[in-house]
Amino acid sequence: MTNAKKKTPGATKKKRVAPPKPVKARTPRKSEETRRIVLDTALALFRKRGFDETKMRDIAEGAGLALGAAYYYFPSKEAIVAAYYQRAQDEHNQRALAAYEGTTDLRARLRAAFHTKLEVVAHDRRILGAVLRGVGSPDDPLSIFGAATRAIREQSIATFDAALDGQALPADLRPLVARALWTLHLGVLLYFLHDRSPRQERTRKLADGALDLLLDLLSFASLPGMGPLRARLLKVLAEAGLAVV
Amino acid sequence: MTNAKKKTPGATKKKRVAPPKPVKARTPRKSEETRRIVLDTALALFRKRGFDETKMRDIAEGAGLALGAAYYYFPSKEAIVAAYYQRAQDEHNQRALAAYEGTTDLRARLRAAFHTKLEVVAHDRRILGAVLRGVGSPDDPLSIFGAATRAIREQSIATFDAALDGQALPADLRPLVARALWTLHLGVLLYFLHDRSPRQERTRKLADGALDLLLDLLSFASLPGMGPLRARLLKVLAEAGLAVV
DNA sequence: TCGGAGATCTGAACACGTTCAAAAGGAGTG
DNA sequence: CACTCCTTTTGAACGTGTTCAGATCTCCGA
Repeated sequence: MTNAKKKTPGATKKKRVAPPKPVKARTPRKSEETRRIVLDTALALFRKRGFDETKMRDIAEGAGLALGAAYYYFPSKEAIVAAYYQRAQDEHNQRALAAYEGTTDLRARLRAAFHTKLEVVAHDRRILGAVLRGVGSPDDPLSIFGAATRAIREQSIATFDAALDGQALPADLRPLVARALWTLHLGVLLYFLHDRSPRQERTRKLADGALDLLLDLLSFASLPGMGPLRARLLKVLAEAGLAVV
Repeated sequence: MTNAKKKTPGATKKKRVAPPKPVKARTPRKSEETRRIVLDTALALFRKRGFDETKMRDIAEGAGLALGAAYYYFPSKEAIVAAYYQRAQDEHNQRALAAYEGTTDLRARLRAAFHTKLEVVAHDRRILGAVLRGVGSPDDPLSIFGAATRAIREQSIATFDAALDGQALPADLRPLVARALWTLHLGVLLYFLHDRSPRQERTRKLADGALDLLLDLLSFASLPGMGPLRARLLKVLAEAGLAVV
């Protein structure tokens, strides 16, 4: 009895969180819509008031639900942030790929990759702060480097990797460069969190400057004589499990 | 009346947190000792059970105090972590400087800087995770990049800077290198948090490998023709406020 | 139309970080 | 010793994230 109660909603939640595809023929439309409302309400409040300042009770009320019902859709406040994380990545991927269409120039593509990301998160400083809370706790479901977020992480890396399509690049370097771009973009986001300049101007400047330097480094590393150095770099990263895991 | 009550403990706390020197002639010996007991108790519990699993009530009980008394010494659970952060930095500085005595070789000194740090935090994975929680919240008193931790941060950078004493290095590069080392060490700590290998072997290997690469990069950047590139790098960082703030 | 099985929703209760008014302790002064 | 003024300690109470036993709703097959 008690088990059944526990199990059913749990399974439902799992189905909703992980794969967006309905495995069963069932199509709980209403639920999907309510979930979206809860999420949108929560994000709006986070943006307006801040993450800690927004109470689960506020979210429920804003969504027209009782407190408990909010937990039917998201097992925790953190889970709402996780949903944001996924949504932001989806949106970035979409925007970035669209922007890549415009040019084959690597510099332009990389800038597009970074700028579209900054657009996506432009008003979400406070949510991003919450996303980063788990960064040092490998087992936290929100740890940016943890197992639970692997899928999103790989998607995000793939978005940067796509910018390299059709570029002349030593083959051994490509996956490394994609990861380096992803890592760099994390640093840029971190900078953005602290950047108080209007329209994130300083962040954009930093991103552009860093990308230019990276490109120089890249063309330098691509030089014929640089094979051994590249090999060493790759070896260090591979041994650390940081390359093409 | 109520003001007096509030103000006095507050002032006491401030005196303890910020400057370790007793400004007044008063010497509250007992208090200092109790504070140390609370801190040690808390850290021991954090290490044994984890940060979230350790309740303030456990800490108070372990220290032989009522719950409220613990808050007399630390205004929050996070403040205990902040005290750990400061303590770890002090200990690292001490160990690193001692190790620098042993050699003038840059590679050896840098390794010593990293390895002593890893020794200091060897058993504190779970506490480090708590330290990193504020990383994305500039206003959090524990934000590693925030204003509130500037002093510790500068101390830590100075510890790495000291490794460069007496080394041949383009003058413009030195502060940059110190900061780069500090940043790299953050990355290494992050890796360490996820590293399950015995005795942090993988982390040490990564640190050594990364340092070797950094040294190559450094001697390359020190080449005569590289002035312009260095200038560009410094310009980007300066404009971002990331150089010698 | 009715009964039943999930799905969805409810609000009270709980755990734990934090606050606070007041009690207890302790040292200096008369 | 008694008084006073801090310092230190106490535990009840509060706010907020989370849990849970059950109420209600929805939809489908008979």
